[in-house]
Amino acid sequence: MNVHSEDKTTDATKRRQILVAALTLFSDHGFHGTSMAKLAKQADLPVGTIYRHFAGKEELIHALYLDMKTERYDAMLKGYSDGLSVRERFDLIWINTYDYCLSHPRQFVFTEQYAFSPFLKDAAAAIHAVAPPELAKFFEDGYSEGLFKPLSPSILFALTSGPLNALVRRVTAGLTTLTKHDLDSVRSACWDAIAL
Amino acid sequence: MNVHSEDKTTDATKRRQILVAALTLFSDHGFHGTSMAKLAKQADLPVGTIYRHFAGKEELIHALYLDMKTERYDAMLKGYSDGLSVRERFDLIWINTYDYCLSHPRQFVFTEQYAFSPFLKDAAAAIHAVAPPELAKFFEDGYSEGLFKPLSPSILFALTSGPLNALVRRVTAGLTTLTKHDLDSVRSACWDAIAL
Amino acid sequence: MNVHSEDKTTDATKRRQILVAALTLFSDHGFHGTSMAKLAKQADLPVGTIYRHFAGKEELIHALYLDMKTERYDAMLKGYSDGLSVRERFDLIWINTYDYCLSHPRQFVFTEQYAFSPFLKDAAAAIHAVAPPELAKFFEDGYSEGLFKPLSPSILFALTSGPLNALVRRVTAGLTTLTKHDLDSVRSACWDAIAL
Amino acid sequence: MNVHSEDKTTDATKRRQILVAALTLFSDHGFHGTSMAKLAKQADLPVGTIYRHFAGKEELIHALYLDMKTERYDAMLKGYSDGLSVRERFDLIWINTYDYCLSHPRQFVFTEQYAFSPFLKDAAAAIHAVAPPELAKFFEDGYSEGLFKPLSPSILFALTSGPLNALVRRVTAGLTTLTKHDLDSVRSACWDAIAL
DNA sequence: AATGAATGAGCCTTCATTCAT
DNA sequence: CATGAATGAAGGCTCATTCAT
Repeated sequence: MNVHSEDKTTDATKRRQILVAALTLFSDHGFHGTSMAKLAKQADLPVGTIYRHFAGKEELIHALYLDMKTERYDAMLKGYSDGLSVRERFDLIWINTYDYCLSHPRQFVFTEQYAFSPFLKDAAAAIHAVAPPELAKFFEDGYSEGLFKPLSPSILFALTSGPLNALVRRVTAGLTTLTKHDLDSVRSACWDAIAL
Repeated sequence: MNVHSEDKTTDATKRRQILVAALTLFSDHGFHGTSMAKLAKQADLPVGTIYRHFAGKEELIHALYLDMKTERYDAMLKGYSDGLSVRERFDLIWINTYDYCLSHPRQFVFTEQYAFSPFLKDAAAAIHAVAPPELAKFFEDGYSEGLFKPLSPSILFALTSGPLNALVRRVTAGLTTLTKHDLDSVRSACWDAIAL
Repeated sequence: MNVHSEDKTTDATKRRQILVAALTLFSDHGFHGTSMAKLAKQADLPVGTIYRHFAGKEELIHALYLDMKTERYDAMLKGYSDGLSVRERFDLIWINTYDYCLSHPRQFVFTEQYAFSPFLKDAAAAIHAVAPPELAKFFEDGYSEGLFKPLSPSILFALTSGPLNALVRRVTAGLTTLTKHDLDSVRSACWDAIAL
Repeated sequence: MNVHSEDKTTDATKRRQILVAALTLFSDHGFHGTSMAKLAKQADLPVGTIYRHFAGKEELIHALYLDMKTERYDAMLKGYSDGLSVRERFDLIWINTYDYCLSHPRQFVFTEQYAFSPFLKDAAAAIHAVAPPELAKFFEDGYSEGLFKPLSPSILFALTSGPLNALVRRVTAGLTTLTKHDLDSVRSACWDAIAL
């Protein structure tokens, strides 16, 4: 529309190019196996430009993480509605998450790499993506309807995300294959773990 | 015992010194944040000596991983006996693993770092520590006694190791605290997940 | 000419600085006796810069060889003209080559070092400087005028370059001294070798 | 025969093993491409042993050179007799040398490598193998019979060894092939070069 | 603002030589 | 005398970041 909007679009586009390139290279070769030069090449952008969008490599990693977390939350809640029953919402979230992880292995790998990298120790990393309110609502409803075990949300969360994570790792690595039926059983088992 | 036994141990001792130093530095600073020079210093050994024990940095990492996996299996099965009931063995293994992870955070962190490092892609890394026979026996007994859901051992394993792993991460990071009672509940919830 | 011409030369200048330094150090201390660090120092350039101009030490060596070969061909043909008689051209080339080798001992030494280094085994080294057309013409004319023995050009070439090379080695090493008259005799003897 | 002779034999054998291994590795990989460890392995001898026979790598190289030079002189004069005519002796020496070089490419390559290595600059290298008296006699007879051009022996030598050397290089490298007839022509051409 | 050449500390690894056994 | 593990300086090369243009 005007001069400024053009620039803004370009800038956002470049930022995205960089993040996309970063995800590809980081998940394939690790943080240290990816030089800023290769990153720039993959993003088809001059090196200097990266530094106009991110203070440095480390900040880029943190930014990518934030991005991935947001994307994951979005995927997780696709089709979510407070109107659904707690069990229905559980299934929805579980399936969404599983599907997302399997169809976005790079995102999954990067997130796990990040989780145990020394980067996380940095105070800067404290900038977490805020957990979505829908999730809070889900737990609240579960407790108030007397469906959940008397354990904290974070523990209940661990009881379902844990197996999911473990399975995604195995399936992605080709160590295990899950039939549609297996998947239902596993999801149901996860429910068993958190349900009274 | 004799004059020679001292000499014999020297080599194994150095190897151990190196692995201990590696675990410390890798878990604190990551693989790439740890130079061979720093490693040597930490192990109080000249750089060249490391190369007499390991072909290179990469091989050292693989060797350490194998070591950690073995140590973990050992810890996991401390006090194990086929004479115990399936449920008793489940509790034993679960608690052993949890305790080991919490009391050996470096081992835990290193193992996770390794799992998602690009190193794992190497065919060489396929050399895995063999899963212990006790674990196989445990699953067999569980199936034959009709206690487990009709899912493969690797899936059942994921259903308990997953939450455990997730919780260790949170507790180690100081994000969650578990009371003794919580822990019992979680373990019980894991049983619920795999039990019919 | 203009402001930019200065800039344009910078790159070529640096490349030259590096090659000059390389020739000096290689001919004095050999390929392996010359570290990239020393090379950089001699060229008065930071190490990293060398790698912007050459992929690595090996490539630098090949590049230098190509350079030397070209320079040598140029020197060889200084004053060459198809109008000269075959014998005149023979003398011209012979003297040019001899003078060049004696006045450029580093080039001579480097070329010989290169010829027997394991580097030459690399397929990459097959990229040779093309032999100049003047040389081909010279042999053609010699044959068609019935002046040369019925041997292939490469053999005839060996019959004159061989003694020349051997003498340069000796003279450079100070083992032999050649008077102006000796030189004429030797050149004439070389002619005898190839002439019918 | 006795205790000492055994040792002597063993020692000489080991020395030979080392020199043979050195020739193989040096000619294939160069001086610097050959570590003392690889050398020891190739010689099937412990590293330490090499140092009992040679003061260090450099001395080993010089020693090998001396060895090669002696071997070459021996080959050169095989079948030599003062009774032969000057021309017959010329042919004998020429053919002997050519055959030796072609059938002993490693020796040839090593000698050339050595000739231009910075090692030669060392005062220690001044230890040359003495030129054989037969060669001196050959030149004397040639001069006194009025067969040779009035040039110093070293120059005459260069006039025949030069082409020979150049041809061996080409033939060994597979760049040129010489028929039996070519060879005769070349030898004859070399004679032309030195003869009045 | 945009570019990408320049920088030099730092990395992993090798190796000639020694010397305790 | 024989051995080969030990040593650590030195080597080739990479790369995050800067800054002149």
